[in-house]
Amino acid sequence: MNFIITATQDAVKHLYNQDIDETVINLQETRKEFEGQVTIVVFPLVRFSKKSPEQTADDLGKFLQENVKEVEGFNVVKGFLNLSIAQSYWINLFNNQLLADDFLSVKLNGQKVMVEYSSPNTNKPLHLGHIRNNLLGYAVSELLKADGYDVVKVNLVNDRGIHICKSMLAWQKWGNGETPQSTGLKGDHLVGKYYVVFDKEYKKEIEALVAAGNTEEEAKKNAPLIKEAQQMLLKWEQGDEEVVQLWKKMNGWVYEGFDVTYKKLGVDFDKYYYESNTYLLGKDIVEEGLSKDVFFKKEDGSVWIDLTADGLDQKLVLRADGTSVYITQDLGTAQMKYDDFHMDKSIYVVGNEQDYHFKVLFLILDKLGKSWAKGLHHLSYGMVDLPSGKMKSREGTVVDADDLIAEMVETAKQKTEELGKTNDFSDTEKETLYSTIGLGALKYFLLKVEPKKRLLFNPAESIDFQGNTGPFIQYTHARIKSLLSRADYQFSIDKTAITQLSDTELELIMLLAKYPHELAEAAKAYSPAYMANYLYEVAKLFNKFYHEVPPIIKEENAQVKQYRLNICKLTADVIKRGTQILGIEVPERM
RNA sequence: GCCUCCAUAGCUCAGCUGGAUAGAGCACCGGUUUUCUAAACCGUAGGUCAUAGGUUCGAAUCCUAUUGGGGGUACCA
Repeated sequence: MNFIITATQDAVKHLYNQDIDETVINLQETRKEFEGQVTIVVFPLVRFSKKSPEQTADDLGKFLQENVKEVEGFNVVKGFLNLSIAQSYWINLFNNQLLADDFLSVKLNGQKVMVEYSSPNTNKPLHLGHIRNNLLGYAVSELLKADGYDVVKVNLVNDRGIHICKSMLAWQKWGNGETPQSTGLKGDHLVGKYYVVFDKEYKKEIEALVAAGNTEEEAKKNAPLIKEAQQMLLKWEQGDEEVVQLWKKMNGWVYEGFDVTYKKLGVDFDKYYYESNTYLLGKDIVEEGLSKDVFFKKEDGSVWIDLTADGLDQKLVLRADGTSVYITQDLGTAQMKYDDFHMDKSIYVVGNEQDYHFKVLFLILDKLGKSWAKGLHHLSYGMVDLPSGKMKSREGTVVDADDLIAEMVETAKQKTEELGKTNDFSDTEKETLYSTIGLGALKYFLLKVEPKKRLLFNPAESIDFQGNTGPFIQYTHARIKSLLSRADYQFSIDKTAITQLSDTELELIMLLAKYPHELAEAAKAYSPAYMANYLYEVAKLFNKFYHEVPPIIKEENAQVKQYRLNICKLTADVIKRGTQILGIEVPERM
């Protein structure tokens, strides 16, 4: 719609002899209750016209109608100038741009971006919160790819630390040599089981100590189990062979388990980083900070940065005993990632509970003069809550990722069978379809919500398959594909096929035309939700069109038929491309 | 205490850089299938955009305060 902006500038120049910046021209879609497709909000222009809004709108409308061939008519409602754009304009747009080969193709922008997501702990299986993280990270990566970036997806695995030792210790004590093979349990679930065992036994010890007259705090600190776990961590750090072997074995189980879940979710990574390799990093950055006087050392030897001038606090960056804290590693890891890839931007997909941490991390790197620090971004997302509140592993209120996926697939199966649509499918086809639909429902449910908003999941009521849902969008795609196949559709454009569009056709073409803009906005905002909501609008409007128009296959005018099939085809392409970005598959039939 | 995020229909959510009478889905009520897939379509009903001020021609949107909720807060990650 750039030609409207330019023409409006011309109009203001001609009518009022003023040069205006294009930013003061406020274009929007005309609301449905009025005539026209494009609306100019004239309020910002009255200071140039020195006339009433209505008069200004009228002046502009007349000028545009006379001087811009696409403007066929106009009407003025208060300060809004509604323009009627010629049908031929929209028809040409459809034929020449929307149906062109490159409409949905990627235009590379030459920039590289890293997206870090997933980043699990290896002491327990993934839960619903991790699913949100994974889907978000994957979708944002694909979104950025589609927007022209060279994307590197990385997974920084938290594979060491006291929590890992807890599982290891419990397995050693009470595991009786259980393995995934011997128990039939998925590796991550087996390890998670012993994490829970540890917690149970640890609590017993605490209770006993409290009963013996200790304070709770003392009990927590002095319970033999926790001491033993700490001892184990120390041994691990010293490279004790037995501990390291156990650690490797159990982590191996976990990775096998994670791989299965990742595969089901359809997420992937270009590179894995492991904290066991990175946890010692960052000390040289601390040195660098000291030499640059960005950090300072206290008497006890601990190293700090004073961020009070930036409205934050003093922050510890190295313990008095010289060991790292969380942020020390992250400083080092950030440097390592940059050295590895020299990316222009780096996105951390991490929950909003760590907002403060990343604010500090980025600020420190900036103060250290890292040129790449301004390219860092924390994609902060809200927690997934249950009606009872936060998910807590210890209270057993965690929604397990594998269980949930299995439930979704099962529900998809039930619903599909109720509808009796897959009677002629082979068993393999059925299995694939149920998985596609179940995961589609789950993924859309999680991705349609703005990342930063917290998300409520009620296990008691299953995720919908009707209305604003993944299956609805999938259904729309399948419906179109079925139609095209029945019609023996072949792509071709006849530019003279039609001269008039129905209201809904026009609306649909306008909506489809917005795809590149929606994509760019979604990428800019790192928000798959933009794309999800857009695709829903497309599907919804298509179904309206489908109902309004008489059966296309039976259309006798071959030109009109071809043109309508082209609309269908484009809609299917947009849905397919958009859902692909979200990591949602769309079936050919359902 | 301090910092930060959030609050829109009974429920779950949209609402793009401030623009016209705030939109969807679910649930509820009613209608549509001898015509290309009814996981669809059409319609009814449902709102003090947490509250109070302010800025503006114009505020759900920006600013301030208050209330309610989430998260963080100096040697956990």
